[in-house]
Amino acid sequence: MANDPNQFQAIISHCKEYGFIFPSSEIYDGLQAVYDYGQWGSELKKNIKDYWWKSMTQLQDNIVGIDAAIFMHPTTWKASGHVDNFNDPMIDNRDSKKRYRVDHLIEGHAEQMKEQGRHDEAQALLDQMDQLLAKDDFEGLKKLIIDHNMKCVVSDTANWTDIRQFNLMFSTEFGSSSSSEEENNKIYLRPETAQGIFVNFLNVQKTGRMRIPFGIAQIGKAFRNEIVARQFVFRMREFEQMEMQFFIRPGTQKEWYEYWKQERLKWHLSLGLPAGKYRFHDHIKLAHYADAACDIEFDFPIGFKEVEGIHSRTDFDLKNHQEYSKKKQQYFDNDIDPATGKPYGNYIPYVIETSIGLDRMFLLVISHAYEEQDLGTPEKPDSRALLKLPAKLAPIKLAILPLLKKDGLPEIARRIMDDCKAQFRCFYEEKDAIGKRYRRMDALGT
RNA sequence: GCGGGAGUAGCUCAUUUGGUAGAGCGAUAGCCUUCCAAGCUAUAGGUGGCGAGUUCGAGCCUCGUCUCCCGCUCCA
Repeated sequence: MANDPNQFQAIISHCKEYGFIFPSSEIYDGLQAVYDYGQWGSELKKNIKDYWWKSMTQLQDNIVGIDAAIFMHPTTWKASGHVDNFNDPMIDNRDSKKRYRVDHLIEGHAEQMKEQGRHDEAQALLDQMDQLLAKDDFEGLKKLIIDHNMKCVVSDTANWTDIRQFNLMFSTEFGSSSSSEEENNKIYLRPETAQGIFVNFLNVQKTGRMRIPFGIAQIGKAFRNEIVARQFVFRMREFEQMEMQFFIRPGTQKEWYEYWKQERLKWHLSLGLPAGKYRFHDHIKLAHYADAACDIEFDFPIGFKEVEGIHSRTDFDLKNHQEYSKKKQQYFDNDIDPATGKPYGNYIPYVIETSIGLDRMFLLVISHAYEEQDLGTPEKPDSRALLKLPAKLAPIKLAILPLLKKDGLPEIARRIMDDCKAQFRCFYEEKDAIGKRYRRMDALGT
């Protein structure tokens, strides 16, 4: 199925035709990379959420859930590194139309210099770049590029545009006063849900009397102003994450990282999804906060793509929040350290993160469930599309379809409907031929 | 953001060089029918993505704009 654009298109059409997903504000031509979940999509999405929430909180002895606000104190994003790392200065080559991240371009040039044995010059260049980047001195950076005659690898020219800043975080005004001090009012929509957990680490730990190792789970929206957002709900500007931060004793991160890798894969397989369509992708280049990271990838119709990430985040986040907030983020561990015979004492916990994209999981479920059947005979061609959803996730659990609209059948059917509808989602329909109604239900994955 | 392609009823498409839009399926109401679509009758639904220009007249020509798809780029 991998890399089948037609299949992917068919799934998108099916999602729209049967009320799963619509483009946002479609009557106004839609909004790029924003989608609305329709009557059945919202049910399916909720079922995925509930299934995750239950298995990550209720069925765990030591994990609790929270629901943090989308707005957070601006300093949060300085501490997390997002203000510095989510802003990538970019430059375009006018001839090849190729776009580069400025730091990548300069680093590449420095590599070349090193290959030519000019190690000192290369190091000087990188030092210069770091200084300019720290000051957001775009003119200086461009001058650096021009002075070193850096060329585009495609066009082999140095015909560069000005450097532009792309900020991947959305911002808005906080408070209603739209006055001169607007910089102070600037507030970001969270680009990840994780920080809501970190800033509440001690609140939850103390009020819940949690003992390490323990986890905090959360489901919520996050926002990223992607330069290019495409591929349906796979990369959206507004998306929903389901994640869990697991707080552990420093030094135990390797084993917990492996533990959660396996646990999370098991969760996917528990839905009856085939192991053959999953694989781990270990990160070689690590993000600024991690000492180990991998993706759980699934074989989507557009190829193997990340659906979930497992990251060993070390104490990066809590340590930074401690530094920026001046509030100690440490935990006193009463367990005895066999090496010393004394308690482990105070430390800032390490963190293993499991973070799954809800919308991606939705796409995963529906693209795996989608099937086209050819029911044609030599006399008449016929085909249909249906969803083979895991029963736990199906938006409709039961359809009640009286064979006739008379002879008292609707009355009986209505009674059955009334008996069942409090227990689970049912669907009642009495019009059209029975076969047609069956097909409609198959298309919805009932 | 760049390059290429596309945008006509809910869906799939037609309308041969510019003369004020049609079909099938679907939908709705009714009839028929006691288990797997398309039997009958009737009805609704389009300022041809949106905006401007050329023209006596534009779905069809020109420009702009929005959205989607593919490639590049980007992607904690």
